[in-house]
Amino acid sequence: MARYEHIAGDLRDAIVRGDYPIGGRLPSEADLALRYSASRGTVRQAVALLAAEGLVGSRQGARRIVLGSERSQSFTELHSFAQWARSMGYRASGSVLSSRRRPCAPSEAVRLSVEPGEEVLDVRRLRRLDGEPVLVERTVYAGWIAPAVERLDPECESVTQELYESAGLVFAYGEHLIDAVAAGAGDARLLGVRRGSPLLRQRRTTTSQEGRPVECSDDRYRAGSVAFSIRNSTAANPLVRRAGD
Amino acid sequence: MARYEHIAGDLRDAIVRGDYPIGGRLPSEADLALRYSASRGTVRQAVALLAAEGLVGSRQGARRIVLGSERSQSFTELHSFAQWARSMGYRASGSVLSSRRRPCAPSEAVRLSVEPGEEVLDVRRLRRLDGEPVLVERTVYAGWIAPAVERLDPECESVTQELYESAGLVFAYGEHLIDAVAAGAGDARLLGVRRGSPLLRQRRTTTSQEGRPVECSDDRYRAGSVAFSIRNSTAANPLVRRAGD
DNA sequence: TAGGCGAACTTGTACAAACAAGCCAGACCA
DNA sequence: TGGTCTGGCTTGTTTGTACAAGTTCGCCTA
Repeated sequence: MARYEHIAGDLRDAIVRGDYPIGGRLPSEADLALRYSASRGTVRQAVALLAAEGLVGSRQGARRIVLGSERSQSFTELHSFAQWARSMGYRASGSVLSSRRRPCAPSEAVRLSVEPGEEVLDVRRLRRLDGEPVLVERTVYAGWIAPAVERLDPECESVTQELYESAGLVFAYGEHLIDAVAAGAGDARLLGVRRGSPLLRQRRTTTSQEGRPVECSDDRYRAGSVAFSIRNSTAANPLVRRAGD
Repeated sequence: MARYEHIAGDLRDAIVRGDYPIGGRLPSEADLALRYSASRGTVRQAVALLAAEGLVGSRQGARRIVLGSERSQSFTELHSFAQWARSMGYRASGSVLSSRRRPCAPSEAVRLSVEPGEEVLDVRRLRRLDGEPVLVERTVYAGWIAPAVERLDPECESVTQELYESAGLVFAYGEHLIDAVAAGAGDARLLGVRRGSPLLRQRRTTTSQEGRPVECSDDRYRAGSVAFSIRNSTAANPLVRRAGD
């Protein structure tokens, strides 16, 4: 582990433990540099990490402030339902409803950056949390990864992890669009809610390490089962509002 | 403007213009350093900015990849409905439905870090986009900012901007929780939708530059009017999934 | 032709130094 | 007492250097 990651981890633990209370001040960079026998640059990398997590804020001239103490989870947990569920202490399960190859639609071609009409794999899954159905997932995979996806167990718990182990595929970048929609007849039956009741929708496109689009997905969560959380600041502002379609 | 911000802006423009196509490679750090007559450290700060915006991705040993070309808006646009609307070319309006002081509930006391029972200001607003009602906003302000809020015009377009101009208040940090809920009778009437129809809910707590909580709010958007967008990566992962209440 | 190997390239990490810019508190003055 | 002002503290920006670690691609060999 890198030196600055170690320092960041140490500070994060101290914040979570309450050594540096919310609203309080962090030690100065010079102070931390001395304490860890590191250069100021390395310390700055460490606190930049905490700032990106939204744990601390800073202004030129003033000492850094502790903003929160909740640790945000890893990238994987946003993309992998199963791995997120496990880290939260839930038991995740799921099953494939349908899986078929078909030529891709123009809108999908753009998102997966393939030629329109090129063959893609369309998979529908129902996901459960502690046995309760909470998520209907419709994923379109690019043709080149389709064989690996078709080889997966239909009851496979974590698609992300299986694809890593079987094909060496690592999800590295994602784009997400979050809004609310009414449940259609099909979604409603699967999730056990009334037709027209609210669902939280996450549309995402995922990209491999090489910047190659792998999948785009339309996930619909039963209301109340899942929420998305974010911390932002004038410095780091990843989440933006968008007009509806 | 800082040198690295200038370089980042230049590269961002080039990406948006298509000089560096999506999926393509950025020039190497050494190359950029030479081109801009800056040190490699400065160039690294510039590309780190673009990476934080989700525009480029990087792996050790390989050249940086262009992931997207959409420019993400400023922090303010996530907190200020009016300023976001204006930047998107919409005309925002709004009106105060009610405004009253009351002792705060225990849950609010925690979020605003004040004593339970301390007086807060509870404001309900209806917001419109091009005349169409799209958002019901219920905001609880901390006692110390209440007088400035009460002095605002009820038809005030941008609360954020007015509070900056009248009280010098700058929103600097925010925490957001996004999920879907069904419209209650009141929300439904105000937004012109049927009771029980889906709404996108954004609960947020905003903090001043000093790390002092200013307001917490429960905003409900009519489905289809607004979506939230985010780009993330293994390196920068601000958005996390959370279990429902 | 297919595979392995290695050299050149590229990004990641770490240190040191210097100055700029903004904040804060204590000292000072009216 | 109240306001101002200054000096020290703290973060922001920039440059330079060095080595580590991973990728890429051409070359060579079997």
